[in-house]
Amino acid sequence: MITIRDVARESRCSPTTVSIVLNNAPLANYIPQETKSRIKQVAEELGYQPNLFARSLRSNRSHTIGVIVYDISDPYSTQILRGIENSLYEIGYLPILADIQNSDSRFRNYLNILLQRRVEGLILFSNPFYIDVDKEFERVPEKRKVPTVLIGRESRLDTFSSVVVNNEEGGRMAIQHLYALGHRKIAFVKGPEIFLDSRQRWKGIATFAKESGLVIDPELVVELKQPSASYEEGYRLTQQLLERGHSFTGLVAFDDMTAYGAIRALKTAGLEVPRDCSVTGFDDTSGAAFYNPPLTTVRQPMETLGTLSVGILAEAIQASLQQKVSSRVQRVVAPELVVRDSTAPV
Amino acid sequence: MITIRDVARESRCSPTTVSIVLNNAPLANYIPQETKSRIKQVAEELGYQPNLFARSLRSNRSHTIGVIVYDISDPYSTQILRGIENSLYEIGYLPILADIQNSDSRFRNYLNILLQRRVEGLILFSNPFYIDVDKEFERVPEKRKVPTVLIGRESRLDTFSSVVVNNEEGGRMAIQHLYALGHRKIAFVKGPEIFLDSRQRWKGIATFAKESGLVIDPELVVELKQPSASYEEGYRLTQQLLERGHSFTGLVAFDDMTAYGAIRALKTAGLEVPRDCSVTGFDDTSGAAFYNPPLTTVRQPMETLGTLSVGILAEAIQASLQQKVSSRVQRVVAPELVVRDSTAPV
DNA sequence: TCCCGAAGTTCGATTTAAATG
DNA sequence: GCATTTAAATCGAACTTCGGG
Repeated sequence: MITIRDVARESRCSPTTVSIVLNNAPLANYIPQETKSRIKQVAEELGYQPNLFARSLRSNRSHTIGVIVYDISDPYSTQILRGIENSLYEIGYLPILADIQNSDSRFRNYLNILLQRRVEGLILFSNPFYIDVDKEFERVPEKRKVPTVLIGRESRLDTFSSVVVNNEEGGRMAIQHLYALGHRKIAFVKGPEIFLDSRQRWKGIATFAKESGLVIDPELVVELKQPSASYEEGYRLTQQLLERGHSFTGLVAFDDMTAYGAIRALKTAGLEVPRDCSVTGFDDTSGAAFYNPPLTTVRQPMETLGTLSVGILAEAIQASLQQKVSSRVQRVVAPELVVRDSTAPV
Repeated sequence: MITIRDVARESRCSPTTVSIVLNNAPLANYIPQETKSRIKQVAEELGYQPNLFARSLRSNRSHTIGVIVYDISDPYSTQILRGIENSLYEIGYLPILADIQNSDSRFRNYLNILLQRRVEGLILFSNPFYIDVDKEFERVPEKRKVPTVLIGRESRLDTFSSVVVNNEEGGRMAIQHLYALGHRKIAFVKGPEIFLDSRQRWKGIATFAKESGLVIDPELVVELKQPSASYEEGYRLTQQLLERGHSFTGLVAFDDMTAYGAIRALKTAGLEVPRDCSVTGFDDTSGAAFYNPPLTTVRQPMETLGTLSVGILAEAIQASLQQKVSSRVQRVVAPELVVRDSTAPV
């Protein structure tokens, strides 16, 4: 492998000079153009590539970001990843991916591993409620801490930044859409009360109902128990709704997966979507556009979530390089209603 | 940060000894148990963590694998990733993720970046035909080459290992399933002829037809053009099939996405799946089980594909550490028919 | 000679402090 | 003192070689 010494020898100067020139360090101003171009040419000819291990050892930087996702196979994760990956690429960073698979022991392990690898920042995806991220972080020694962004959930600790979608606004969009289509008897498959997102979305719904005078029939409201199996739960709960016998023409599901379960349950009961019942989802995960019928849903701008996270990290890293303290940033992005074929006028 | 010197000072011996003890190097046999435990205890107390940059510089190893996917938002990728990630975790490696987004310039860039970061191996996902992986690799200097596995496609170069599913067998499974259900008038949405997978799947279909005496009506065979937009193409081609007026009771789609498009087109034309027409997919991507109706499909064991790739890399890395030359490995794994609700007897 | 331990070198790039004409 | 250039120290771990008892 070609080292800086080889380049130095070949261009008849010292490694120091080569380093200064190739990195365009401040001292490069004092070096005549002629020497510079000679060195650059030699480096080019020899195919010199600096050894990043040596550079990292010296600079104590890895140009690497740790990305911890709770379930890589969840389409919600992948679109955010796309945004992260793209933005990192632009600033010369690379993501190290850790899929914790909903396991808190894996979370702990990965956290240690990534910190030991000296990632310069961390991005954590909103995770199952049973992993207490805040607590896990408290045991990390102050010295090792790096800028961290939480996507999709807010943190108690003021060391975390966060990027979330405006869930309340999103909930409102869903119900408002059905209301505008003339639906008045609307059923709800709520998210688990334990999730902040669920409570916020519900708040948006309740607020709109109050404002518009829409009456929400308690018999038409059911709640997901398990956060993980939302398709099956969506299916089961919708069956329950149907059995209760209170008719409805619209259904607001907690997320896309739940909506799929609901649509399937309606279909199985002989009801057509949207002819007999309109259904809305939440997220706009990649399958929503291809569903049968294509799903009307509230889109989370996932790529944007990823991009924003990287931006926050980049600034924090920059700040810490200049010995500055960066305070945490909390960003709330607007959702967007995507109307497809699963909703129709009454 | 605590260094090996700190541990040495605190335990009243030299850095050498500390290094030997903590790494359990061969020389550790000559060191009395008492010294060992003293050192270990001090290391523990001080919270010593070896600096991986220094270690990497010395050993020239990164314990890192580059994973190049052509489109992270494709569910096909994510399930394989899960398998990769899991296996790497077990052998103490970490994946660096590169999403090339179907762009060949990004591919080239990432290849360089990853090699410069000294990944110890590479996993490439089968990619759009317009990226000639073989060619890109030929320009990589011999010195920099690392063990490489191609998933989902075979390579001309004998430096690549590969892991693929048995496509011919899979094609056979799909048609055989419909045949067994009594279908005789079957339509086909083939994959692009340019893909090896497409040709292999078709071969499986053709062979079965010949063996069983099934007649394939050329008017009921259409072919995808664009590899990327298979939902839209599946939709459009199925409409074409319907317009031709040759009736059919079953449809074999190239992959799940195509099947979704086909189902949607049938539905739009007023046909129910599976009542009026059975449809099969290929891949068993994560949405297939939740589709409306849940899709009968030929599963690629994606996690296994990932796991096997890592296994191949691990062996190749091990071999090269012992100065051995490892030859390329080609593995073909069996697909599996997953019967759900999109197919039914005639 | 055997056991135990340490001094010194190496990995490759960067940076400080200093030397040349 | 100025414009150029460089020797030497540094980053932290690991390995080679050597010495004392």
